[in-house]
Amino acid sequence: MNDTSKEKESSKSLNFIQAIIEEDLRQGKNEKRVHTRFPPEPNGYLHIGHAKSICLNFGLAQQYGGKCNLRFDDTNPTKEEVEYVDSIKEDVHWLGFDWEDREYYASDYFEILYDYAITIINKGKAFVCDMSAEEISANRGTPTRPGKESPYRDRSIEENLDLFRRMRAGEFKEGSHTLRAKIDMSSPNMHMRDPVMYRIMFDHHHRTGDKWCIYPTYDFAHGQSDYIERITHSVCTLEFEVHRPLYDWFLDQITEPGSYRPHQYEFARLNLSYTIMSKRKLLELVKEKYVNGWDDPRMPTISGLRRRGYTPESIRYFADKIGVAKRDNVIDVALLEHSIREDLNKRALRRMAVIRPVKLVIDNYPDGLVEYMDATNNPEDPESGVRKMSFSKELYIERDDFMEEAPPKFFRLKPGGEVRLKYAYIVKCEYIEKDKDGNIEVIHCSYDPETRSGMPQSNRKVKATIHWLSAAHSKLAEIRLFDRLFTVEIPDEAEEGKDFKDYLNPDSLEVVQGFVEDSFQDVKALDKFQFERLGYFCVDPDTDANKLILNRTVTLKDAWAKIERKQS
RNA sequence: UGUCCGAUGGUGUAAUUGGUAACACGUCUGACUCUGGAUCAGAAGACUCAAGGUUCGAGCCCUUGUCGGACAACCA
Repeated sequence: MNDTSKEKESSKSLNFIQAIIEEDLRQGKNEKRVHTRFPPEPNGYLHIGHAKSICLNFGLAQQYGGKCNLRFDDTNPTKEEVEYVDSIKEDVHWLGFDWEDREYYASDYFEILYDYAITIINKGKAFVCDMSAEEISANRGTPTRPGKESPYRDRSIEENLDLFRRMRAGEFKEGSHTLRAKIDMSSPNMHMRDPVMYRIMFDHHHRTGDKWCIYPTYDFAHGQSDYIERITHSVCTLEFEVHRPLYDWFLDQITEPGSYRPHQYEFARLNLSYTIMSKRKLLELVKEKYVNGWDDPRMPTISGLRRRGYTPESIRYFADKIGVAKRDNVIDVALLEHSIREDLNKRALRRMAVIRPVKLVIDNYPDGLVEYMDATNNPEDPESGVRKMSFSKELYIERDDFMEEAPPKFFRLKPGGEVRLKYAYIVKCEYIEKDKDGNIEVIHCSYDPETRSGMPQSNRKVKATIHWLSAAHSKLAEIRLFDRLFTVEIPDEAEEGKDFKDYLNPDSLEVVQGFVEDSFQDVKALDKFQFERLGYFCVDPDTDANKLILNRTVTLKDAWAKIERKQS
C-alpha cells in the first residue's frame, strides 16, 4: 500500500459502529478492549450476507487491536448438525479470518446458563409454566393488545426451583413445561411478555449428546454467552433490535450494576439483487434440487462463490465497499461482479479458449506447418512472462466472432473482411462453407505472412483482434456458463400467488463443449484464468484425468454485447 | 389503534462541534489498445421524504405528518 492510499484508509469516514467503538475507547470503557464475535447457528451453510458480518466482526477486532471469537449458537438440537459446523469453520478460514483458540459453543455454557436460571428464579423473576406452546401463544396478545398472565406465574420460589430441577431431570414430557421470565405481559414489546427461557426437548445434541433434555432459548443464551466471553460489542442484524431490551434485562439479572457488560448493536443485513439470502429458501433450493447442492456455483453461499471462482480478497473488498448502516438495502450484483474482476484482472493468467467453436481454415497456409507464437501471460503483470501457442492451418474461432451479414458497428470477421488473430497473423475471410441447413461449417481465409506479430509489417491496423486455437493442438473441455439464478431483481417480492421459485432463471446454467489451449495439463481445482475476451474461469473440483471442467466466474465487460442489447 | 428502527443521485455509502452535498458501482462521451478487456480523460444524474419551526446559516437540531422495515416460534 502506498502513502496516498494509506492516507485514504485512515481518513476514511467511520461507519456507525466504528464511531461507537471509538467513542467507547475515548471514554476508556471495557479497559479499552474491543472484543467481538461471529455467532452462526450451525443449521446451514454460510452465505455472502454472513460474509458481511464476518468481515465486520473480525475486521473491527483487527482494526482496533482486539479479538473476535467464533461462537456457534447451538441451542436448538433439532436443527443443528456437525456438517454445518465444519463448513462454517472452513468458510471463515477461507475468507481469511482466524479465531485462534477461541472456538466456542453456546452449548459449552449450558451448565452456567442453568445456574443463571436458578439465580433468576431465586430472585422471583422466573417461573415454571405448565401451559402448552399453543396456550402461551394464545395468551401472548398482539402487538396492539396486551397479553394475559399465566396462571402459574405466582408459584413460590421453592416450587419453581423444584419444578425446574425436575424438568432437567427428565420427569416431564416434551412441551409440557417451560421456564419463563417474569417481566410484563402488557409490554408493548412482545419479547418482554414473559418470554420462554427453557424448553424441554428430548433431542440428541451434536455436542452434548443426551446430557440435557432442557435447552435455553436464543434470548436466554446469547447475551449471557457474550457476557461469559467478555464480549464488548455484540454486533448483529436489525431483526434483533426488538430483542435488545430483553438482552439487557437478562444481563441486569446476573450482573452488578455499573460493572462490565456487553452491548448489542444492530446493522442492516445484506440483500443482493437477483438472488435470495434466506437460509430457509436456500435450503429449499438444495433439497428440491433446483441447484446441485450448497456449493452450486449459482448459489450466494460462500462455498458456492468459492466454486464459482470468487477469491477471498474479492469478497472482503466487496464487504468493504457496501458499507455498514441501518437502512434496508439491496446491493447491485454488478458490484460483486466488479469486485472479482478487479481482483482477477491483476492476477489471473490469460489463456485462450473457444467456447462455441467454428472451424477456420487458412487456405494459403502450408499444410503440416506448425509455428509457435509468443503469448503474454498477463499484460497487467510483467513478471508473468510469455508462453508458446501452437499455430497451424486449421483453427477454431468463436462463432460469435463471425457474422455473414454484419452491422456497421461489428468490427470482427465478415465476408471479405480482415481481422487480427491475436499473437499471430492478419487473416481475410474469402468464403464460407455451409451445411445443408445453412449453418456455417467452415470459414475459409487467406493470411498475410508478413503480418505475424512482431514482424515489421505487422503493425497494419485492423479493426479487431480475435482469439483462436489450433484445432490439432487444443484440448476438449466442458464449460459451465452461469448466469444469475433469478430473473427479477428482488425474488422475495413475489406477486400474488407466486413465490420466489417462480422467478428462477431457466438459463442460469448452460453447459457447452469447448476447447482450451493444450497448455491445460496439470491444472488443479479452483485454478483461475482469464480466457481472453471471454471472462474469468476456474477449474471445477469435479475435474479429473479424463475430463476438464471449467466454470465461468464472470464475463469480461463487453462493449459489443451492450451495443447488441441496445439494437434489439 | 402498539412499540422500535429507518428515509441523501439508478444502487450503496459519506458529509467529524449546524457552514452550503462527496466517494464507489452503474450509465453515457472521448482517447488509447494485437483482449470491443485493462488504463486514461470527461459528462450526465440528488432542490438530502413532506410541511412547519429554531438559526445569519439546517441533510444534520425541534414539531407534525408521509412512506418503508422489524416484532405476536417452546427458531436463531
